[in-house]
Amino acid sequence: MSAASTPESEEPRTSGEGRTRREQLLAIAGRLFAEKGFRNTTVRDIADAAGILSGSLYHHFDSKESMVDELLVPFQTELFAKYDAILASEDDARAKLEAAVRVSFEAIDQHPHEVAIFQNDADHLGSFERFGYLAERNAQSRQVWVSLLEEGVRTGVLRPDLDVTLTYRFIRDTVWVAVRWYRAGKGLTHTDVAEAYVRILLDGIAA
Amino acid sequence: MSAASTPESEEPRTSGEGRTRREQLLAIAGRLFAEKGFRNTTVRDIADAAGILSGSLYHHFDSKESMVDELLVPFQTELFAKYDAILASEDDARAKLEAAVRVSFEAIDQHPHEVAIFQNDADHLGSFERFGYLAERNAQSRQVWVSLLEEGVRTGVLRPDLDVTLTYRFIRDTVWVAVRWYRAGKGLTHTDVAEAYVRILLDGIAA
DNA sequence: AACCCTACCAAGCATTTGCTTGGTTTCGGG
DNA sequence: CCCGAAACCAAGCAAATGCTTGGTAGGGTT
Repeated sequence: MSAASTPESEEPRTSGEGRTRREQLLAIAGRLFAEKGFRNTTVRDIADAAGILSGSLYHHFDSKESMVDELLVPFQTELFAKYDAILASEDDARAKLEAAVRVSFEAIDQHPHEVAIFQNDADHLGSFERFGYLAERNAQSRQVWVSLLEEGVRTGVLRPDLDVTLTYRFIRDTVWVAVRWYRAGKGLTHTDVAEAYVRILLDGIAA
Repeated sequence: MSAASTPESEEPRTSGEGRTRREQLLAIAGRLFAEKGFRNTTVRDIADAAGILSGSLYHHFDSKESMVDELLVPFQTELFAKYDAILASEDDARAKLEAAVRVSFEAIDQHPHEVAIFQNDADHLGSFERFGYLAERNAQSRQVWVSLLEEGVRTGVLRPDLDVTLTYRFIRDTVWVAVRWYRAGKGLTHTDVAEAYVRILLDGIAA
């Protein structure tokens, strides 16, 4: 069944399906949440995929909600740290915008399940107190993009007549919704996609 | 079962919450499906919103699935008729592209619930035989955009080095995902949004 | 008055859901 | 050989879910 117990060391392997049984189960849950949505994934689905009974999951986790929580929080912490680094950099607005796009597609590449869960279930989860931070992160994300766009307009890098709010929505939507079709290791890499997107965004598709 | 036998008078009112009780209930169901997703909307939710008991819904409809079906089919029939008209027109590729974008945002304006349901639940519903037509419509939609883009490249209206498949995804995603934030009667009209989007898409946001 | 027809209620059934409880297996360290 | 911790099973409970069944209220037609 398991094949987990490594006699030596117990060193963290950081990659793949996770090193502890707990992390394996979390990875499985994340995949299912991303595929079928949080509410449409039952604890029995998760247990079946892991080859155990549903009750056994509660040896590892308090609740189904704890599982999403543990998936989303570290992911967002990591992502927003990168955004902050970009905002604090010395590059011009255009370079920062490109960097933010790149970082986002990188997140889709490396944490597709977390991104998908946030995209599909944030609204629903946000209605519970426990997940109030989701709305905050949303506002924070808006802040990142809007400030970058405003800086771009101010410094003359972007069109002066740009509707910043509308443009923000277009960027946000197009970037994150890519999680629906992008698959790591198939076809274009995330840097390819980011590059192509930045090109369209900045210069359009017209001849 | 069928109804429809209105001898005289009882003219269709076409607008608002629907003229027959049946249409009212369908509108309520559509709103809830769009807000919470198909699977996460219970027949009791719908009945509560309509002020009746859940069992009473089955006087009007065979099943919950029949309700989505009746919402999606007419909507898609109408939408694709418009796409076909655009494809058959004599305009150049750029004008056709703009028209297709406009028609799409118009659909979001006039049938937001149907669009949202299709966006959020098509994957899940598509796994049932009954909703096989959803995948067909998806392919058909792809055909529309890809052929327009290819025509644009061929006739020199669009950049010759354009990745048509990637661009199709960007357009599709950005257009339809707008259903998440666009609200009819609030702020920009759907024509405003379509215009702004076409501008970004064709010419970019750079100065 | 007799009749339908539409719209609904009241009650419930079988299944699914998240989660609980108490017990069992496995395995390395002492 | 015993121990303890981690991982799991077996069984079930209360609530929610889609749907069924048999009945009723009210209006219009004849």
